[in-house]
Amino acid sequence: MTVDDTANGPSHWVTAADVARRAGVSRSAVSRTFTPGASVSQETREKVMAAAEALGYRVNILARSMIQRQSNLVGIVVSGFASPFLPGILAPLVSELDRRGLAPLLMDARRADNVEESLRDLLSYRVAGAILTSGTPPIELAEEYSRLHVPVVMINRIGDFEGVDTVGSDNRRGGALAAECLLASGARRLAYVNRPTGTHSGRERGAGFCEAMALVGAAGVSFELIEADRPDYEGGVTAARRLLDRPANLRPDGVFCSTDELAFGLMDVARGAFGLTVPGDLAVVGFDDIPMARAGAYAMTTIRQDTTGLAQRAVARLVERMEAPSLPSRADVLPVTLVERRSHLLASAG
Amino acid sequence: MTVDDTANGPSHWVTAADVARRAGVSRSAVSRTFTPGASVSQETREKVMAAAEALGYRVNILARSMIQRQSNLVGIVVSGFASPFLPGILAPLVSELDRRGLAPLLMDARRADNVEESLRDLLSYRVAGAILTSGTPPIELAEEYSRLHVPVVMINRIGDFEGVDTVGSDNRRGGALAAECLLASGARRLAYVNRPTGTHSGRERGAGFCEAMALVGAAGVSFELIEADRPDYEGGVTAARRLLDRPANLRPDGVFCSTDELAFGLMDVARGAFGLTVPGDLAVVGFDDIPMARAGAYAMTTIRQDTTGLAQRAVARLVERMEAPSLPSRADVLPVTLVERRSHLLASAG
DNA sequence: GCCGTTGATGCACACGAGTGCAATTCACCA
DNA sequence: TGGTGAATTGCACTCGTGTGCATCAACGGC
Repeated sequence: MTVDDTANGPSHWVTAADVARRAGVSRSAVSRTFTPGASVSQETREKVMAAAEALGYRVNILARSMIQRQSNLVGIVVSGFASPFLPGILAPLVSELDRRGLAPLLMDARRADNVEESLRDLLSYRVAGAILTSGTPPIELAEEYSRLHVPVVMINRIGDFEGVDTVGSDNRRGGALAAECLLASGARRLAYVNRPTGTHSGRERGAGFCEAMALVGAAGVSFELIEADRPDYEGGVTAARRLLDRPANLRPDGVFCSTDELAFGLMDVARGAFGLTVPGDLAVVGFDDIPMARAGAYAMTTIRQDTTGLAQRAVARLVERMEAPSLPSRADVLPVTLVERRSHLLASAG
Repeated sequence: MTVDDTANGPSHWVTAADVARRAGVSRSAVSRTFTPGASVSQETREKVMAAAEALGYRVNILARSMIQRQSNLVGIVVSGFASPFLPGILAPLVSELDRRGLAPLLMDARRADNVEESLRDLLSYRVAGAILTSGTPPIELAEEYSRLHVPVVMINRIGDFEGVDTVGSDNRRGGALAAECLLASGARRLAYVNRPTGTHSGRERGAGFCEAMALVGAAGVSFELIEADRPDYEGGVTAARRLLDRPANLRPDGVFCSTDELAFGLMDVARGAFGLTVPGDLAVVGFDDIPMARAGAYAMTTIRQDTTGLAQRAVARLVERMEAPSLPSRADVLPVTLVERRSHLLASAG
């Protein structure tokens, strides 16, 4: 019953040959038993399964990948885990990959320009594809991936690369929804707090915001754009100081933040340091709808991204391209929705 | 200059043989060039490197793993990405693994009892080890890992498995610190809000809390333990209702929550639904010190876990056991620290 | 009873790399 | 000049698996 035929050798991995020996069949039969669609008689299959069970045999996926020249490893490149938005996208991503028999190899590109190194490392693992949630690959690397038929999908990033698919939220529309919401609340002195390191999504959100503001064209509307010095809560804090430390009649009364996290910082400072009420004196709209956005302290009105949809679409595109590598690039844009809680309300509203 | 010798074949991966051909050396020479410590002349190395560079050669790590019978894949098993504490541990984990040339294979065990399946799957990848941030393996699987010399390290979990290392925070001490802090603030009617699905860490925190409370032994101190119905913000919300919906003189004035997230929910309800001030009427202490704990809205006094330390220690233990598989199990306990912000203060304090 | 067809099985090769061993080169010293 | 040693190099084997091809048995139709 014991598996330790070799006593205490350095490695006890059970191979297909071991199973074959025990089942009294050829190694090929074992291989075929574990290969869906191969030709094996019911009798052999049962013998093999019994032996495999008894020995605790598991197919060596690495060896299989070698012979099939196709691994089921998929690289996931993130840059830091600081963003609270990341887990929301990671969870469905992993589960979707798992559903398709793919395994996520996690890579952290600390700095945005380090994506290059991560992507290069991934090639050593002969990944079946790569999903980028951050950063954009340098063009020659994108070409190398394309030449090697290793599909790349970028989430919420834009880069016009041949053969690289993009899946993202409708950032423009999100910005527009935010503008409409704030204007409807009666806000007239609007501001947009963007993240630093000009991200594409950040710019798009701002553009959508401005555009909608102009379209609605309410009289006496002013607009101001500022860029936070950090992409996180602290960035919202300092942005708030810059935005609110001025005479009351010059202060914005409606602020759209590029991120819920920025909005948290801004709201806290508005309330704490400046004694404003939010909602009430100041209307705030965020972006992402991370879990904390529904916390009572913030009751954040925000633009929700369909993280599950993004992940599913990304994996779908990846798999499609694995099967047909020379597909033209596609850029999917998924709808966003306005989640109205309370932070967008103004006391003076009509 | 083009790599496409075979025009548009299905696969363009460059192999060591290609490099050897181009450099005019044997395949062994190529292999040795990329194997640290192997014997290659400077001249050959340069020829190989030049050819490799020109062709864009990358060692196939999967093939290398096969021949060396030792992969550098390490399984990381999490259960869901819901906990905001997770990113804090994931980030240093990935970076520490990377530093040692190991690559993280991410597995999501949605339900706690699904860890078994994840661990079993990992064996197919011949992982060099596994790190569990959640759930405990069934005993026979732990034995299988041990027999195969695949080290397993559990973070913040306890299970007395032969050959399985454990790295965790000093939860007892954390609970004690919380109790001391609340008592020092003048709280006398204490409560502990635990997570559901009795986790080891949750029980330990409660035990440490009680123990310290008894040791300090202030007169007229009462204690109450309740279990949230969910481990997240919403769990804190419902726990707060159960705890506070009673005559004022029976309400706790100092609450310790097993998690910052629970504490957020509790604070919001205390303020919103019951009109209490926190700090002021109610003192609250959390656990973890996740990024949002420092938000102005909460200014959460909390017990900080050394996530970086946990990750580094976990990887260190993993690597040690990779080199010496039959080491006795070790259980590391890392210190926690009290981070005093404002949520623990009471207006009535002396 | 013979032959063609179908299905199962095993042999042998391949995937891409590391490495022991023997052969070769080269320098250096006596 | 011959011998000794070290340093390099290439051959060939190996890791664990998938799979084309040939073989073989069984079976059914004539």
